[in-house]
Amino acid sequence: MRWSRYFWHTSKEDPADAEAPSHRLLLKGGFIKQVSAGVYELTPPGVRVLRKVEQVVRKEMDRSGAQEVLLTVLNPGELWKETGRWDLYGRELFTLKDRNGREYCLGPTHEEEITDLVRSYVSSYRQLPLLLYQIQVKFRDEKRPRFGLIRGREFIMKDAYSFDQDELSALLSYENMKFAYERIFKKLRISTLMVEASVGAIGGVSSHEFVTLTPYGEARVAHCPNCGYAGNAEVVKLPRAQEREEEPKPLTEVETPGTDTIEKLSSFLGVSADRIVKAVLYLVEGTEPVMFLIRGDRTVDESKVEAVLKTENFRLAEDREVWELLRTRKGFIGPFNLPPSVKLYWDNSTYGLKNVVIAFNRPDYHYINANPGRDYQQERFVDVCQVEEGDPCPKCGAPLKIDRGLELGHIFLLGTRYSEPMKALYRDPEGRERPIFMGCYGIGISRCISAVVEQYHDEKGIKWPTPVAPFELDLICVNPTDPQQKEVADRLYLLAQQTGIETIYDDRDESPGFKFADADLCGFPYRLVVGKKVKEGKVELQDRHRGERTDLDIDTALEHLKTLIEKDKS
RNA sequence: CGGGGUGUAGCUCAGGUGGCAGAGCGUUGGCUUUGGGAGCCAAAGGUCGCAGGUUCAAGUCCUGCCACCCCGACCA
Repeated sequence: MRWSRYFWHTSKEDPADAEAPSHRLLLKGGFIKQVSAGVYELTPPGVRVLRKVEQVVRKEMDRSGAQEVLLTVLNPGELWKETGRWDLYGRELFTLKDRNGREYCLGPTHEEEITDLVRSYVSSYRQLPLLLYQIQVKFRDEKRPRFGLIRGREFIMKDAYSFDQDELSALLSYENMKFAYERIFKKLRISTLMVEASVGAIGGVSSHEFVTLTPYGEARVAHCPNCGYAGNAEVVKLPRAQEREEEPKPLTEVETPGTDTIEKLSSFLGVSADRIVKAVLYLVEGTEPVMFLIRGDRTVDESKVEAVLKTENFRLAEDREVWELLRTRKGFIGPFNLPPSVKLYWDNSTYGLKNVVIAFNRPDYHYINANPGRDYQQERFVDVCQVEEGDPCPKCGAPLKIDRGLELGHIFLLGTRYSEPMKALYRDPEGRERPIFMGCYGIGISRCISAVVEQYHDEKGIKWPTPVAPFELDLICVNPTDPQQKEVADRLYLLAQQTGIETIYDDRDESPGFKFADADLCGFPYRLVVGKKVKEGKVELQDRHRGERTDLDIDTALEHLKTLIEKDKS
């Protein structure tokens, strides 16, 4: 490709609206162009990268026995009503009507459609197992799109679905996908962690996320440097604390005016936060009050609350509701003299505490030296505590590390969540009708492009790994008005194409510095500079990853380069 | 959905107290230059986010709306 004729436009200025390195560099490097919030166009070089990522994924999916389909973007509303998700999915669903008033949505994921497809052809155990996938654009009306391709409202995803007779067989499909995913991320050169993930309200059997560690991720990932365990922070179990050895002191009421936060209370009384018991009041379905007691230095993880309450329909009580229910204010809520309607849960962190500070629903007062058994009864211990750095690993007990992670892949054993309501049934060998056991497996393709850039860049630009680079080689002619340089560069360009090296030939009438800067920004793994040294029969090879420059003989340069590229791709 | 910020040339931005719409980069034409985003000369390029209001006069002040970015909440 001759750059002078190629639709590729980089920018000298940093884009104003981009924070994350991947967002900034993809915009500046002219790979993507924003259309609206979370909606991006890909330019020709952007598409080249996308296709390469897709090809890696496609190859590994095919290898693991999956068959490619192409489902539709436009999904009829009826299918979504069959599973109840038309309403459950909420405002994240882009919906529209056709001229006759029929309802559709733009597919945010395709369980309904794939289940509909499979149920119309599969009716016997002889047709199972089955593994189908597609690479398709998805639409989600995200509350907050951000960081370029990292979280878009329109994005490309690979989604696969497995169909099995029973859970055991489905587990094999699941393991098969797990291995495929490990191969895929290895080939994309993205380092990922496989973490245990939430099975969510649907009640799946097993779920894992493949995350890459970056500050621009949305997930908190807990991982153990000692044993290698990794989990999404919201699923990492925290056990009960050690019982403290202390003599109980007499219970005392103390006036604590205006101490409506743990910090204020802690400094007012001169008591550390881990000796305070904090009460948090939630309303389930907007009406049922539920109180969680947790140690003062910890915070409630609402994903864990969701798991305890088995619903996502809950929220913190408002000031007015706290007053109406308990005749107190926030900061002075406690587990004493509660109306019978209030359900009480104790977080594991409150186990074994002695001589604690705790509120008793009287504004501006706290108890000090309260003790379990004597002053309050603890029943119903649960784990709703947000995991923090240093908490014990659930596998080996060593201190955990916490980092932010970007979810690139998610594999999920669904069970019969879709097959049952949608009547995707098959007959087993005994002739009984049974629901198909399903799994689903996603990879955010667009997001992977960002993840690669996050992992491979410097202050000058992107450093594409060869397997996903838009071009493997950037051929630069320093001075095209020098006939000898031009002749050598033209010849090398033709030869590179014959050798099967994906080459962009920077034949633009620009200054050398301009071309070098673009080369750094656009991130080609290799650059061949045709300049002054042609007089000595040499061209210069520059390696973007290692930063090395080597002079090569004109005649053997491409052979040498071909070897390097093949090595990178293997 | 709550909080904060921004909106002026293709891009990055400047335009106290209201008074002729600006710069750098990019673009076009010309000359020079050729190993790290070149130099000189000339030119084109604007619904100052949109609508309304105050005023002799609004990019600037007021009201409403919209878009985009960031933080939080949310997140198969």
